[in-house]
Parts: sequence; C-alpha cells; structure tokens
Amino acid sequence: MDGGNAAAEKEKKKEEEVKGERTSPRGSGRVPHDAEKVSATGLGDHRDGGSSGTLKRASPTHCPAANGFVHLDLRNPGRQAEPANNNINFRAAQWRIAAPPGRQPLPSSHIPVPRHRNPSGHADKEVMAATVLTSLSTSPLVLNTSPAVPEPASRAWKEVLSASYSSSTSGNWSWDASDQSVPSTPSPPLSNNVSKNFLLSSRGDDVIEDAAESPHFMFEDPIPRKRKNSMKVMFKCLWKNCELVLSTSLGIQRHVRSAHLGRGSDSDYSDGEEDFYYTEIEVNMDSLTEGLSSLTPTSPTTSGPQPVFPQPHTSNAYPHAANAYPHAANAYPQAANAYPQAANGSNAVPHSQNIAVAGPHGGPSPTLLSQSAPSMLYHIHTDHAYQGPQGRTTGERRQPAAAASTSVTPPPKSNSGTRKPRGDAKKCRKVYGMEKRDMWCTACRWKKACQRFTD
DNA sequence: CTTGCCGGGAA
DNA sequence: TTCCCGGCAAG
Repeated sequence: MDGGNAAAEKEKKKEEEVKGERTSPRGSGRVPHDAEKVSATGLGDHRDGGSSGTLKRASPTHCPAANGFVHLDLRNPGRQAEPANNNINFRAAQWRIAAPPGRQPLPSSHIPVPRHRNPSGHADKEVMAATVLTSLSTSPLVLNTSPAVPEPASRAWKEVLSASYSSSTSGNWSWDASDQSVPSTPSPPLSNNVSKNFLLSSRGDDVIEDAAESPHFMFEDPIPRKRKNSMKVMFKCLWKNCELVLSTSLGIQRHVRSAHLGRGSDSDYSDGEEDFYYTEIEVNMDSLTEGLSSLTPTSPTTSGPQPVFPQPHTSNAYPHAANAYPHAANAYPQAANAYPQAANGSNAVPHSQNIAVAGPHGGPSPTLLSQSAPSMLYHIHTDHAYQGPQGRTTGERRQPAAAASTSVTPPPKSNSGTRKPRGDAKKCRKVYGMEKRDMWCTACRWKKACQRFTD
C-alpha cells in the first residue's frame, strides 16, 4: 500500500513537475526543437560568425555584395595549382595588388573564370555589349585598374569586364576609394534589377555554365538562403506549342535557334532572329522552392528515384549548390573532396535532366521539355545556381563541408501526417487516473498508444 | 488548458 | 527489450 501510494504520489509529482516545465516552452512549437537537434548533430552551423568568418578572412572587406563575384576569383587559385592552404593569403594579397609583377598566368585576381569553354561568338557579342554597358555605368578609372597584360584578346575584354563587375558590385575590395573617384556614377548595387538582369543574361551564362562544368563548387550550404525578393527573370520561348523557359537569354536564343529555326544546335551564328521568339517573364522562385520542399521530404542520399517533378526540383537543387561555391573554395579547400560524394549520392544532378521550366503559374507541361535539347536544360540549373549570391547580403547559414555532402535538409518528419487521430475512448490514464497508474496498461504507462482501450 | 502518444533515449 | 519521458498536436 505504501508502495502504491508512493508511486502514485511520485507520479503525480513528476507529472506536475512536468507540467510546470511544460508551460514554458509552450508555443515555441517545433522550431526550437528542431533547431536544437540540428545544432546537436553539427548540421546547423547557424552562427553567422562562424560561417561568414571564413569568408571574411579571405576577403579584405566584408562587402556582402561581393558574394556573387567572389567565385570568379576563387577559381583562379585553383587553376594555378596553388597549395590549398595558401589560397587565402594568396588571394588576399592579390586583391590588394592590382598587378602582380612577373608572368603570372592570371595576373589579376579578378580574372573571370571562363576557362577554355568554347566561346560562342554570340556570347562574345553579348558580353561585349555588357562590357560597354558596364563601363558606361562605372568610372573609366576603374577600367584602368585592370592591368594591361599581354593576353589573348578574348581574355583582355574579359578582364575589363570583370574589373567592371568587381568595381560595380563589390567595389571596395581594396582599390576602391582611391581609384574610383566617381561618385556621380554610382555603381548599381547587386540587388537592383538592372544588375540582376544583367547578370542573368550575359554574365550568368558565362560563369554559371562553368559552375556546371566544374561542380566542385556545388556542395555545401545545403540550406538555401532565404531570398527576400524571389522574383527571377526568365526567358520564355514563344514558339507555338513550346513554352520552354530558360533562365538565360543566351540559352533561350540557342534553343530557338536550334529547336525552332533549324540552325545547327551549336552554331554560334545568330542573326538576331531568335529575339522574336522569346520573351522575358518573371518567375516567383519562392513558390517554386516551396513546392519543392514539400515534394522532397527525404534526403537525397536515401531516396530512390523520385517522381518526376522537374520544375520545383530545379529551383531548389541548385540554389544551395550555387551559394555554396563563392566561399567554398577558400573556406574549405578540402571541399573538392566532399563533392564527389554529393555528386554521386545526391540525385540532384540526375533529376535536373529535364527541368527547364515552368513557373508556378501552372506552367508548361513537362512533355514540352523533351522537345528541347538536353543541353539547353543546363542553363536553367546554372542560373538557378547563380541565384544564390544575389539574395544573400548578410551572412547566411553555412554548414561544414562534411555535412553538405550528404543532404540538404535534416531528415524531415517524413510521416508526421501518419499520427493517428485521437480516439474518443477514454484511456487508462483517464479511467484510472494517476493514482491507479499501476492499473494502466503498459502502453499507457509508457505513454504509448493505449492497448486496453483502443478505438 | 488537458490528453494521447510518437519518437527516441536510458537502463 | 523494457521502461521512461520530452514534447507535439488534437481537442
């Protein structure tokens, strides 16, 4: 009898204790819970300090807008086969020194990535135009900062271009104030539409395509940053029955050329006719990603082939990949190692094969995609990938490289919906009360589903 | 608020 | 495996 009472009392006490404790976390819902878990697993390095710290170390300034462009620089060190651990310092130095002496293959730190990718004449044209535009909007002085190094012509303009980029967006690397004394022609912030479009249409192709080619940068930062303004400019094919949407004008032009105008798919030649067959549209990326998140509840590593839902997939798969790379290269030299895993394990890449499209607005049917050459589809990824940098101006959450390789999100409560509805029947607890807990069915005692009074 | 019980940890 | 409990979510 003692025992029983004691036990009951104890229980009661406990229960009360619990209650007392319970009230406080109330309302916080799952968030803290999950957050806690995340951090516990080491997945969520949600401290800004930690994450951006690495980046900061590499960059002389903390200019947030730089994100989008850092990667341009990052790649060079790699190419030059610099020791990984030297990268940071080396790069930092480069940023300060406009024109390093000697015959560095790539004297300027901001030399754009585009390696030996086959330069399409068209792209050149476009970039040239972009260059002009850019130079118009930035100080001429800035252009001078780009060291005149004997290089192939193509490289020359690229340099100029990149110089402009750097100055107009992340203009304060090191030579900022001193060099550019042209306040009257303020460089457009990265976030504004002009530069955004600009990025998408011209440079986007250039760089992003590269990103696709060298995927080592597509790891890390599995947590897609929140885009504030998630409207994205896309290019939609107007050809009848073809609603292909690509994220780059170049891409859409190629598509039109090859798919509809019957030109060689790789033909560089453009007579401008394509322009009539596509239009610009705005797509709300948020809804895309939202859709995605609900569609891909499981981690890529474990999931098998998934139902094809191309649209959302694209949008999501790439954002983080993209964000990843700007700092990835320097922050995590070993990142390259991590990547292979990601590439193999995750199905992000495979999936993307037929994406290409579609806004949330009940977009084009997937079938249409098949019309377009697969190669086209690349553009969209890359572009999406590129989205990342734009949206993040403040520090964003990053994850250790290791975690990045596995999955994007912590295994979601996959079957949270399966929780069985509460029955009407009174359970042991209610029937017997706390005092007679020993009369409860074991399940009830264990806070499991009651076995005695089932529904 | 109370109650049922899932998910997961400890013994 | 058994037992326990934090905490979510329905009511």
